[in-house]
Amino acid sequence: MSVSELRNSGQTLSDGAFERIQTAIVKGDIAPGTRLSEQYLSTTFGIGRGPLREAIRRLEGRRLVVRIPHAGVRVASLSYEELIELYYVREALEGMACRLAAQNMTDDDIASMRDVLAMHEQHSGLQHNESYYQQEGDLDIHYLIIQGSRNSTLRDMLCGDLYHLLRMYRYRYSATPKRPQQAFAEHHRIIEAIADRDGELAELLMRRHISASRRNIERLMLAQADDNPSPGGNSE
Amino acid sequence: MSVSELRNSGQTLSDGAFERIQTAIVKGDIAPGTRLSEQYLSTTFGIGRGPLREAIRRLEGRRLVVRIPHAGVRVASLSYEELIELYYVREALEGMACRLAAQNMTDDDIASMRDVLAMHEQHSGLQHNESYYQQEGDLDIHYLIIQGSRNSTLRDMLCGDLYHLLRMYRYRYSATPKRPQQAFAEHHRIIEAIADRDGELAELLMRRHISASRRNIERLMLAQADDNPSPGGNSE
DNA sequence: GTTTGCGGGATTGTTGACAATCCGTGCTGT
DNA sequence: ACAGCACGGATTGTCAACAATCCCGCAAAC
Repeated sequence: MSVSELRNSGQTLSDGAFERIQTAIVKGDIAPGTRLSEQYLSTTFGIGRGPLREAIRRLEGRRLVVRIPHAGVRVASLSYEELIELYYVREALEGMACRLAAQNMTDDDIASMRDVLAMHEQHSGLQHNESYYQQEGDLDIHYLIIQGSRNSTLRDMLCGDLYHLLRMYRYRYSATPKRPQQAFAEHHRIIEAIADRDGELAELLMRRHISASRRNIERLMLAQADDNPSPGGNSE
Repeated sequence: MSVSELRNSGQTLSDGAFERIQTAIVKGDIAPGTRLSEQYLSTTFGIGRGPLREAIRRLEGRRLVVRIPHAGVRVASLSYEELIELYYVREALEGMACRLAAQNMTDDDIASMRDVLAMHEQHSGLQHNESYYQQEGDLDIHYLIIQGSRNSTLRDMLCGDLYHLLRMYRYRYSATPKRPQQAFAEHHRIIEAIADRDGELAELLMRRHISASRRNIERLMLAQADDNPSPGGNSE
């Protein structure tokens, strides 16, 4: 009866372990670079090493973990270069998502998205908790737009594979004080373009928006390059 | 040391099986939708079921195979909708690759790309084997441009995950007679834009190029739809 | 003092056997 | 004759033990 709890999150033991580990990585419960011990995980989850290894292999296929033969697996961690590269990919993909959203979203979708944006404005006005805004709000708007593209493949790539990697680094780097307000204004304009069904403009604005985030990170990293040559270990 | 042969393609038995199955799927040796029997594969490769299952799990993480619990795995097959969706993703990604290539390719890279294009022209002039042109030549040009973007993440996504799926359907659908010549002309213009270091134009042209391919497929499928009435002809 | 070779321990990779599940087949009852 | 059910075979899922490999510490030699 104890294993049935694991089956709740999946159909099979391996599936359950896969989902648990994936969400743990995605939510940030496991820091990037952490080594995953088969022994520990199998005893923790109460399953054999077989299914666990299969789960890890799936994560490996997803590039969420990196495995070195005979040396174990570690949670994937992005280098600065990879992070920047990812932003270019995002720029292309979310730009396209925006164009398609302008074409395919229903009026109701747009209305509810406006509501979310208004809620963000209120929230951000009430309290200056920028990290919340960045972590949830920003993500939500992008999420809604991606969803609105009505392109499942695009959605899976952006929400499934990419975002999770990106999410780990999001608030770590995007902590410049004025950025949230600016991002809010950019979101507003993007949504208006979508509401006008102007896919071309919506794509352009979204690409500018993400491009600005990327340049922001580049600037930050350049500034702290002399202070902190090697990003050291972090274990709270 | 008989197993060492398998280790040539990878470090471990599972890795070897993974690569062998992946290439088999990618090259088209295994048709989409084919069911993969663990027993058969393990005896064929001469390895136990454990490593084999791990290899399959990796493929599952890569979405190259689909697994139904207690029912086995099948090689992923794209529906028409998924194929079209993939083309939108490609348009966005390769457009970006093109922009970056115009920015980052060396003059030598561009020169050798021009050589390849010239070779294609000659080849296509000598013999009318369009499938070769599509299969290798077209791919090579795109490949070189993607490589020229100097963005490893982009390259991995395009060459690793996406292309393989797409490649399976490439010559199946892009068999219209005039398309190869047209594609050649488009490639030529794209390369010239890259040579001019005009990233904006290069991206635009590449997106048009891929968009044209997509519309070509859509037209083809629509034409043969009368024979094959798709269920739930939902219009959007 | 530095380097090099060598166990000891731990971790990963692999195997074969066992249990659970699904699918097709044939029997039975109405 | 047909629907429903039990059964057998086959396939997948899981486990525990075995073998191979690597890392770390230690001692010995130069």
